[in-house]
Amino acid sequence: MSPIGFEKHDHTHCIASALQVAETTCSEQGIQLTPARRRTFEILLQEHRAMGAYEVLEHLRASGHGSQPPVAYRALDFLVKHGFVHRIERLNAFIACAHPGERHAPCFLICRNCETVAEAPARPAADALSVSAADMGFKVERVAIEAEGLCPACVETAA
Amino acid sequence: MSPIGFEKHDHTHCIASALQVAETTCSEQGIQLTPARRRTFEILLQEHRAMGAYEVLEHLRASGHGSQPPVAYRALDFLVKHGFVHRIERLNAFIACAHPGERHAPCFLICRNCETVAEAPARPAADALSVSAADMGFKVERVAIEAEGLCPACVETAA
DNA sequence: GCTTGATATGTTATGCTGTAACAGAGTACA
DNA sequence: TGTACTCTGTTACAGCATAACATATCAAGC
Repeated sequence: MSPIGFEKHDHTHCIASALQVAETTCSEQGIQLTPARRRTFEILLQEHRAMGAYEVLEHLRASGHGSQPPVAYRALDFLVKHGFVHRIERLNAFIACAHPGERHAPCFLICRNCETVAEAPARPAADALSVSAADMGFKVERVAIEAEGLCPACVETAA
Repeated sequence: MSPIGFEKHDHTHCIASALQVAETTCSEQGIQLTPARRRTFEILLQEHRAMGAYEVLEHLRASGHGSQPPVAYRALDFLVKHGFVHRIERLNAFIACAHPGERHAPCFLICRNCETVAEAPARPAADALSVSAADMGFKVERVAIEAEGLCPACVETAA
């Protein structure tokens, strides 16, 4: 049981399902979900929270993969590039995508107290942004929207 | 002449004006714009671009201030906390606020080619976000919106 | 005056995050 | 068989950030 969004659930199912989607997507697009990349994705799916690259690396090492930073960074870069994993700029960390397969603009809600991260829809916000950017002549390719605050559980504790 | 937004201008005036606003704001709020903090703000205003903490530190050292990282980080933290400077998460860098004194949700347009950073209005996007966050029970305190893409000049060059 | 507390500056030392550059293994294909 | 490409692994290093401690300044209260 780990938090996703801010609700608890058993995510045994979503791990299997996300891996399935990733494999299908990769074979469709002719890209390779190699053992190292797949294992990296599994690690993030199992923990189901934002993890630093070095933390991921420890798990990779324990699984018999390389133990040097580039091993983790390359796998993470691949997963981010293809949308299976998101990078949380605010935390210099990575988290498995909560909506694999769907084309979406992600937005993250980061609790400053417990560091839990939830993924929320950002389509309206991202659209609003693209319009004003276009007015300035800027061509948007990627948008990162990250909100910091208190998650429901921590709001309650604080009160 | 340095780029602000994506247009060139002489910003001698805006340096003086921003410092003025900062001093007024600080004395109104009973907080101290000490020499080190003021100098840090000046450095960012003069360069008028996103700068890393260590780059700022070099300038501070040249001005006779401390030469160790905490000196720069403390001043930058102060300036960020009070809204005179923004932190660009994507670049691990800092930039002087383009609209000092105005209460605003900032949004940054970062050119992936020339690294120029422009500040755009993010009010609509931030508002849209707060609403969907509230639906999930999350209390937003701070929002970072950063778009990566190509600035007008680099779009033209690429074409 | 003198103490106390709050604030700010400076240092040393260290830890976390990320990448450049090179070597080798595996595969696809002409 | 050789060549090109991709992936994995390494060493070495660069860049970003903070903890912990020492010192200085200044205002409030005894």
